[in-house]
Formats: sequence, C-alpha cells, structure tokens
Amino acid sequence: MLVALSTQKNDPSFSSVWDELKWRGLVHVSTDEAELKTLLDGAPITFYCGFDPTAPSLHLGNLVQILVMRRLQLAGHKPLALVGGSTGLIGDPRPTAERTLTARDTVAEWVGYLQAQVSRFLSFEGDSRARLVNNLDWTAPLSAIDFLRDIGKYFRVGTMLKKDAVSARLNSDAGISYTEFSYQILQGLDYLELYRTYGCRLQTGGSDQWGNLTSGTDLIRRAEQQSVHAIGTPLITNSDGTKFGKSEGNAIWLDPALTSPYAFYQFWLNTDDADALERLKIFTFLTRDELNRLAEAVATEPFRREAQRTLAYEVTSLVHGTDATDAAIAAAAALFGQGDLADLPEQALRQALAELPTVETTPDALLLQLVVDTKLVATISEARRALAQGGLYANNVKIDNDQLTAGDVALTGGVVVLRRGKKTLAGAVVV
RNA sequence: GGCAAGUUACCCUAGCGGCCAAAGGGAUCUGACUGUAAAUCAGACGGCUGAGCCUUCGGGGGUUCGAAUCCCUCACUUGCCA
Repeated sequence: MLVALSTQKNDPSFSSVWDELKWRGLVHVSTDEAELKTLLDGAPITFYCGFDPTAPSLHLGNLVQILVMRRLQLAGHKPLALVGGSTGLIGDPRPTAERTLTARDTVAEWVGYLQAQVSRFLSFEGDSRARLVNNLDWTAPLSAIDFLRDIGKYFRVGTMLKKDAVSARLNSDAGISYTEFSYQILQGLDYLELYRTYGCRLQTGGSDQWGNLTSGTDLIRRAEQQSVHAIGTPLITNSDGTKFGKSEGNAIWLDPALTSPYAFYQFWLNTDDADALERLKIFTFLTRDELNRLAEAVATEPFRREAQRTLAYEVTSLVHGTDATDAAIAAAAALFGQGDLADLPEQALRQALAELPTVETTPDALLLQLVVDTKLVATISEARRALAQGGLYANNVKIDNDQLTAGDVALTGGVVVLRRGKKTLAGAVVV
C-alpha cells in the first residue's frame, strides 16, 4: 500500500505554513520574507518547482523539493510540477565541470519517468490540485531570433556573469560553454511563462539554484513590472562533512529498480545520531511534539535508535509504501538477528533473500568469485584483499579460506547469505 | 590570430630520463571499539595471477638500452596581448 496522500497534513500547531517551513529548516534563502509570509498566509497561489531529466529517476535531493511542494499544497496552494524537457537538453552548470549532453530521445524518455514519479507525491484532485508542465512545450516553438529579441534583451551579461554557478566555472580551469551559460535564461523564461499562463507567483528549488530562481523573478520584474517570489532550500549535508544521499558512492534513487526498498530503508536507518532530527524535520510529516519526544529518545537512549527507526519507516513508507517497508524490516530482522541463520525457517530466509541482490550459482562456485558476481566487491583482487582483512562473511561466519565453495556453506534450499563488512549483504542460491 | 601556463589514478596535488603502479592529503573500503551511530586507532586502496607479469600519468607520433618525465603534433582548458 502506498501511503495515502489524504493522511498527510501539516503540523496544526503552526498557524502559517511559512513558519512551519522555516522551523523545518527548509528555507535557506528567499525573496522578501515578510512579503512571502503574507503571500503564503493569504489566498491560494500557484507556485512551481522544476526537475530536470538528468537521470532516469529522481533521487533524495529531489524528494526534499517534492515535500516542500506537498507542504505548500497541504496549505492550500496550487503546485505546478515542471519536468524540464528543454532545460534537460541544455544542462545547468555544475560547479566542477561541463556536462555531457544527453541524447534527445533519452531526455524525452526520462521526462516520462520523472513525471510519473512526481505525480505520486502530489494530489491531482480538489481546489489545490497539481498540474504537470513541460518547458519543452513553450521553448521548442521559439526561434533563435525570437529568443534573442524577446527574451535576451532583458538579460544583462554582467548580471549573468555574477551568478555563483557561472563565476565558479569561470574561475575554475574547466571554463563554461555558451550552452550552459545560457541555462539561467531558459529557467527565467519558464517562470515568466508560468506567470503569464497560470499566474504563478512563487518558485521553489535548491539553494544551489538560487541564481536561476532569481533569473526568473528579475525577468518578470522587467517584462511584467511584477514582483514574484522564490524560496531556496538548504543543501542537505551530513554532520561529518560527507555528501548526503549517497550510499557507497551511489545516489539513493526513488525508483525501486535502482535502489531497492531494502537498501532505501537501510540508508535511513544508518543515519547519524547528529543528523536524525534534522532529517525527520525535512523528510517526514511528524509534528513538533513528536519530534521533541524523539529528540529526547536520542539523548537518553541512543542505542535504541528510535529516531532512525522512525525516520526509516516514515520515508520508506512514503516512497515505497508500507508493504515494501514491512518486508524490508522483516528481512533486516532475519539477516541481522542474533540467532544462527541456519535456524531460520526456509520461508523467512527466502523472503529476506528476496530483498537482496541475488545470483544463482553452482555448488562448486568459489565464494571468492560469488562476492564479485553479487557486486559485493568490484574485482577478484578486491575480494582477495577483503578476505585477507577478514571482511567477508558467508551466513554470518567469517570466510577464512579462499577455496571455500557455495556447496560448502549452503543452508537449506541452497541459500548462501554473503556479507562484506558489517552491513553490506547479498545472496546466492545454489541450483 | 599571437604569447604563456596547464591536462597525473575517484578528487586535489607531487613527480621533471632509470630507485614510478607513481609521494602527500581527502574520499572510499576493511578490522578493533560500539548501538547496523559518531569519534578514535590500525590496515587496504590500477588489474590479473600470486610476489611475477599486464595496462596506466589528455590523444597520436618520435628520441633513447630505458619516458609520467625530452622532442613534434593534435585536442581541450585558463590567462595575457591583438
């Protein structure tokens, strides 16, 4: 079961959605705060947030934006979810290096995937129903001449050069192409278009997009003599300085085919104590009171990891539904449990295995090769190193011999649970 | 168009003819301690076999017994001058 949208609500102890967004730490920069608060506390407005199709799935960074949209929608405002069919063809400037252009038909395909994903988190019914929009609809018909005459005239190159995203690149030895330099104009154009068509008055996005957000507000001020708004959410970081939203160097995707619900749940469960409360504020709909109680729990009984468990349960349920979440929890309980794996009923073992990346194998297959086949490690050399360092386990028993085979250790049903380190698991089944 | 500097393994950065699979830092991985946490300490960190090979230092070509290191050329980046 997916979590019903109807069960979500903002914390009623806040009289203003603006105050709640501030409290949850979701506002890093914005246009005039007093005006914004007045706007959001008044009659419903139309607002938008864009997602560029740079991958076949959204990830956790996008989920932050989606939840901001949902909170605003719950406060009565009308979301426009823009998937960037045109901006995805250009690519916004990353601080480090030029992007490689993605093929047109690939972008078109990804647009479809992202639209489907975003749609699951917003309501498309009622007075504040969401709409999907695609900027390719208004940029594709635009000729280069029209673009330069009608839009380009509003943009000063000096201003464009001062945007952080651009200046960072100009100051690096990577430089920047005219293509990516132009990105901010396209995004500004989107805002203007949505202002004209839907009366859109607010754009939300990551604070790293601030230059692009203000590109739109500035354009509307010049072209329409109207003042509209923007909110930039903070970049989410881990307290130890590493990047948030990565596991073993890979992004955490919302698509269960790319990041399994089990892996997704584990990601949240492994949140640092120091970060748990902030994550709960941003990624769940729990109220201030509930969070205060969890903060107390972290302080007094950290070993119970109640905040992490709650966080993992809430976010996994939100993204993958409660059934998938329960299955992920059950699998973890079996695999991380105190008892001997051999004592587990075969049924429980099979279900747990279903949550892990699994390969089929033969009785004489070397365990050393199996950890490579299951992608637990990348190469045979790495497997040998891991074994030498005592970092490989089969069915929770340390592998101390590089000649052991699947047949030597298989449990009932031919199951072998492989583990690298403390918590990276995979399965193999002897057939 | 001219001149100059630069392109090293995931990232940053040393190396400036053999002792270089390549120093150092970061990231990452493993072990110990723990709570499937953090911090700390220790180890690993191109590939394949196992201690001997193979493929790397922007691309290509050349000099040399021998090149990441020298020369030529191409590509890209940055800065200065037209």
